[in-house]
Amino acid sequence: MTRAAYHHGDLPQQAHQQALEVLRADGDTAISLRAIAKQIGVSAPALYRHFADRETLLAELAVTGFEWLRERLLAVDQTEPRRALLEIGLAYVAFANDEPNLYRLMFGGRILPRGAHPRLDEAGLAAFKVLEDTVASGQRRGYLKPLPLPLMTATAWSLVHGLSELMIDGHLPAADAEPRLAESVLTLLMDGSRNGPDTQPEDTTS
Amino acid sequence: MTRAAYHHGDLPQQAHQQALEVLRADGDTAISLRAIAKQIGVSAPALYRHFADRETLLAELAVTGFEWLRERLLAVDQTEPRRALLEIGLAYVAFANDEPNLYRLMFGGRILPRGAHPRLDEAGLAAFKVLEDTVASGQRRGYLKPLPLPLMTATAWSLVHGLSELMIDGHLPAADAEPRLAESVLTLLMDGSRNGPDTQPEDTTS
DNA sequence: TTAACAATGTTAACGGCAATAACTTTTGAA
DNA sequence: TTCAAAAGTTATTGCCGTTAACATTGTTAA
Repeated sequence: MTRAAYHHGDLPQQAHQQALEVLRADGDTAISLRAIAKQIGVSAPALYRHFADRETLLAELAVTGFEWLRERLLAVDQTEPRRALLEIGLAYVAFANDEPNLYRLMFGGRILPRGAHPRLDEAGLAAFKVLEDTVASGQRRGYLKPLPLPLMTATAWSLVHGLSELMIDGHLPAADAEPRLAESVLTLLMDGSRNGPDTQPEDTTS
Repeated sequence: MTRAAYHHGDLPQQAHQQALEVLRADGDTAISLRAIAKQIGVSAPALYRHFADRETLLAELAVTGFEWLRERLLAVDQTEPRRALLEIGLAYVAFANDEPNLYRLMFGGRILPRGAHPRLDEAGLAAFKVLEDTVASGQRRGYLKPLPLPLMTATAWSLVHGLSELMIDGHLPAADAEPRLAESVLTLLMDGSRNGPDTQPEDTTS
């Protein structure tokens, strides 16, 4: 018998796992504490010994999601700047496509308000930092323009996040016609962020 | 007495308005048909004479949101391509910042699944078309690269959507330090999308 | 060894919710 | 003026999150 198992098995982990499966299958709105309790053979209030409330359980799922995302981003080869930037963008979008319901939970600002769950904020920042490091590295190695880092990362993140959301919500039919849409989209931004010889033509503002 | 008012006043419009106010204040999860009915002095089931279910009411709110967004985008001056592209992006982000909860509802894929509410899909497409037209115009006038239109619009939309979501969810602290963050972000993409003299340097891929 | 205590579970209950059924009132048109 | 459809009502069902009060199990220290 393993430790950390008082009466039942380790209920928290089982509940976490069960909730994750429901989330993946039917989205966060389908997660019911009562149903989860019944499925793992325990009374509903028992869950409250381990989770303050439903939202806290959801927050833990989101933390798991950010950890997975971080691992995916960390696995990207960083030897060549251009390739690293493209690959990390593709990895980000691929994660969202592989785990759409989890991704929506992680970034559904209304269901998990920022600031309410410190561990969640930390996990999100840790994942974001991988992206930031890659951009910073691209600048250090002279591939990207020497613009303020917060600006560069905000732009990169906005693009991959927006692309991810629009794709998983079916707003981009172009994704079906063009299987390498993500690659093309990322390339388009990278062309404007590159530290080229002189990419600023005339100012046509009136 | 106006027409279209059988017993009450025109209940559908009042319910719509009340739901919109709750949405703006506390987000879609705070919208309760029972509460709305009580607030406008009617029994809860009465609402079901006008809305198939709660989700349909939410869908109507989202339709309103897309119509507002479309109007904002249509108001952008289109005389000069570069300025039009920048301004339409700023208008998009400004809308999201002005109506964060409405914006989240419009793009919360899990609560309003695409395909379930035809009027919503139409309204979304109509708003998207304004953005697409602006990009197409930018290409026609030679300002933007002659890449496939679906690719260009997907990129533009991804950027403004991602930026909007990250901003309203408080994920971009850079937004506080840099009040013109949106402008800078949009400029960065536009630099890569511009039909410059020769913006393609050497290919550094191994 | 055992007494005390904390951790973990139980059943019962409250209030709120979306939704449906069955019924009543109002309206407008034949 | 009758009558059917539209728009409202109360009553009810079956979920849900959450709390209160109580029971049980494991750990720890006297």
